[in-house]
Amino acid sequence: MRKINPHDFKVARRGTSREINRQIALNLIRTHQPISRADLARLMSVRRGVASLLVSELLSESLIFEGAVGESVGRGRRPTFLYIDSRQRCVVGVDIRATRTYIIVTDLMGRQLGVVSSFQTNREVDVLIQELARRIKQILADYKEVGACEGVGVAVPGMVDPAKGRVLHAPTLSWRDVNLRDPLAVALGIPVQIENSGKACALAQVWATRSDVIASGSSVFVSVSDGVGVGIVVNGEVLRGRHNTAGEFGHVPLSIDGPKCSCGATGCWEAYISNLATLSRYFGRDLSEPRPRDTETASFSVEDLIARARAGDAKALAAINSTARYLGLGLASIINALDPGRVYIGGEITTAWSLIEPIVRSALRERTLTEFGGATEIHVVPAEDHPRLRGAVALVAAPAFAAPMVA
Amino acid sequence: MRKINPHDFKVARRGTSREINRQIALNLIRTHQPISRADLARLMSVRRGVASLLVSELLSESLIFEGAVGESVGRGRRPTFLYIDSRQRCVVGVDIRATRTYIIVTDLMGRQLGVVSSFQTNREVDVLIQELARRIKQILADYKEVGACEGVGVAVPGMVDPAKGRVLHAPTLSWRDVNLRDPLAVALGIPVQIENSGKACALAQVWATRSDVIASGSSVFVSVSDGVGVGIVVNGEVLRGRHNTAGEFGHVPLSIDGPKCSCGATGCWEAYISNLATLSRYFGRDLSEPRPRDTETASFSVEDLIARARAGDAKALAAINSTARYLGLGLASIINALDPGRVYIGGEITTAWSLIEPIVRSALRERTLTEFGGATEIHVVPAEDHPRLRGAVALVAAPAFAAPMVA
DNA sequence: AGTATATGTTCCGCGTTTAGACAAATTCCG
DNA sequence: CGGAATTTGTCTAAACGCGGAACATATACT
Repeated sequence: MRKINPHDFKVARRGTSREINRQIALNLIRTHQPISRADLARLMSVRRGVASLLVSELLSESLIFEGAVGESVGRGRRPTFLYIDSRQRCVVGVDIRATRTYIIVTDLMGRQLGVVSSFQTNREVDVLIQELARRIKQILADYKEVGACEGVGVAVPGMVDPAKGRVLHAPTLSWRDVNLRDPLAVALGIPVQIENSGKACALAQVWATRSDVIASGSSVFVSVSDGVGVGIVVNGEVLRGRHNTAGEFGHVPLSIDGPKCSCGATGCWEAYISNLATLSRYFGRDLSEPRPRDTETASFSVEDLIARARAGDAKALAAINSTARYLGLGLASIINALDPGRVYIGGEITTAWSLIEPIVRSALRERTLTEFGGATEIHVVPAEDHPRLRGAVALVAAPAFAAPMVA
Repeated sequence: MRKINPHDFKVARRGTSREINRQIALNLIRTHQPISRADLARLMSVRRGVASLLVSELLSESLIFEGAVGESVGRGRRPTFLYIDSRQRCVVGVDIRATRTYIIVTDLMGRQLGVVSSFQTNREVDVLIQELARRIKQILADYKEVGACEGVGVAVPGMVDPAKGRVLHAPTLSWRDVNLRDPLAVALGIPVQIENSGKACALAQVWATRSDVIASGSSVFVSVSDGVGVGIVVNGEVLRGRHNTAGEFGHVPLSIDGPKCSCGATGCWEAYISNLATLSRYFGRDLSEPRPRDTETASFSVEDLIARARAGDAKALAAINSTARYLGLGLASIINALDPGRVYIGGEITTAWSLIEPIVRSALRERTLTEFGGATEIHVVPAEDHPRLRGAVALVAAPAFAAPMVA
């Protein structure tokens, strides 16, 4: 039961029905391709005539194309299959992280073209923008066969105002109120969209075409790395919040008297489960203190820690198990607060999922209010899926498929 | 940017535009009444002809009625004013709480008719249903002038499945998987809707016609009494969650090593700020322990504590200030997690708002991630507004005004 | 070759918005 | 007092899009 906002509504015009059905048709082609006009009509419960008209409109806009006629199952005329038209178009996704920046090229369906490339992140914004522009141009020139680039999506680890194209605050990059979108768009001559990386990850799951991704209700994406990013999806839409900061479950406390967090508060979930927290636990000291780290700790990653744990290092295993327990306790907060249909987890720690899952589960059950909550589906998203990059791509590729604003 | 769910969408039919515009018109009449057809057309940016047709449909359904012609401002024909038709119809709202149960009668706009009555809650479900039915019948018979009752809405302090009409778990009433709706509907011969009381409070704010209620973005209602109930509103819709348990911020921890909570876990927000927690702090012992309380503590309420604090009792003030601080720390979690446009707070503790606001604010700022977050609007909803009862009423009165499901 | 069946197109009916004309009602002003 | 200006509300025709059915096309089975 949704209330119509009496100060911001959209009246249905003469073309509104068409607009709605057009988008539905486009989405069904996206998720069911290859598909015939007749099947589309059946899926939509409309007459073939209506489906045909919608299809011809989409064809004339080059959003879809007619492929070869398919094999008929029984007797009767063979169907002509329809596909999303991703020929000669591509999208670039960029993931800016504290240490390295990654670039991917995909088609409009989000299918990867070529390889993921990366380079060291320069924290000087202007320098980074120029280097990004140079590399993206280079990639597009090298792979001419991928066609024209429709746009560039950028995931940023920090607070972002996508409407204004500004990074409001990115602690790990020491950026504050930086216009990232417009200079990059000017340098490239291509439209650019930016978004917070936690929300981008959530976006990637929403818009994924894989069948194992839930399509209804709410879901949550938890990304554990240097920090903890959370993206919340409600009714097929990423929750943005009044100031674009919704989803900061990383700074909801486990214990307000707990360890110091980079945000200035104490006992945040992030201070228990971030990679730095896990490593600190292993080395038995507070690595968040701003002092020169010795070479061992500086180059030692969570993946290394997990390798040691798998090799039998009891101290490493203890550190990881501790993180697992806190991970579960924090997930319980999310589940109690939002009761999502599913939780996705990404980040380096998930490479140890087979080791830690029982501990995460039991910690989760310890604090969830109901049995249902404790049994909430948890899906691990491996790093190879590049959720941040795919989310960045969705920033550009998804709007064409979005539901029209109505009522 | 909302994704269309390819497994559960609604195609636009021939009458869909009309349905949308009809609901918009109805809502505008609700919020702007008295209003003329011409003004309605202007608000909707449609021709007067369309507005007239929509109005005549609403008139024929008796959802609105034509009042007296209004005074014309300048020259020209005088407008005929339109009103929501709430003549000879009423709605009953019921608020079941651990100790007492309250009943209100309102019109379709949620305007109170008569007085709020109450009686002691009998935890035996069958007995309570019979007594409720008897009292509601009595009230409707006594106030014949209020007209026919369109339905009964019930707010329950616990986990509710509104679709099935069942109370899944209500700890304070010791109910588990109880069918509350159907027996009450049968006993009354009137449709009944039930809902969790935290969500009902949120519903009351969404559907309030008062102009100071925000209509866009998300908001959160926090109700502090025996327990802590939270209702989350996103895009004009109450967040329900996969198992109808979304909004349990009361069981998100402040400190996992904190005091024992009634839910079985430790350190929940509720264990710090519920009325029982505040009183326990004052009396210096754990009142949650299931032992016979002495007469003083049994009859002593948070209101009494606030009275003592205002009278200069330093211990009482300290207890309240402590609760205020924890209230602010917990609100920070909600704001970090959801970044709502506004937070509403209800419950007995709010009668001391003038005392505690600075403390709540500073605790809030202490843990919010951004300045914006720390400055989030907080609105106190006084007990006289009966948010739970008004939410219960909205369960019945609001569906007629809800946005149609589209796309 | 004829029949059955499925796909895709075309045409008309009907509901809804869009645009504009018109009557009714009321005030302003000479 | 009467006409002009203005506003409200209704009505009609046109444009647009869904709903339904007929029709042409294409294929397999008998």
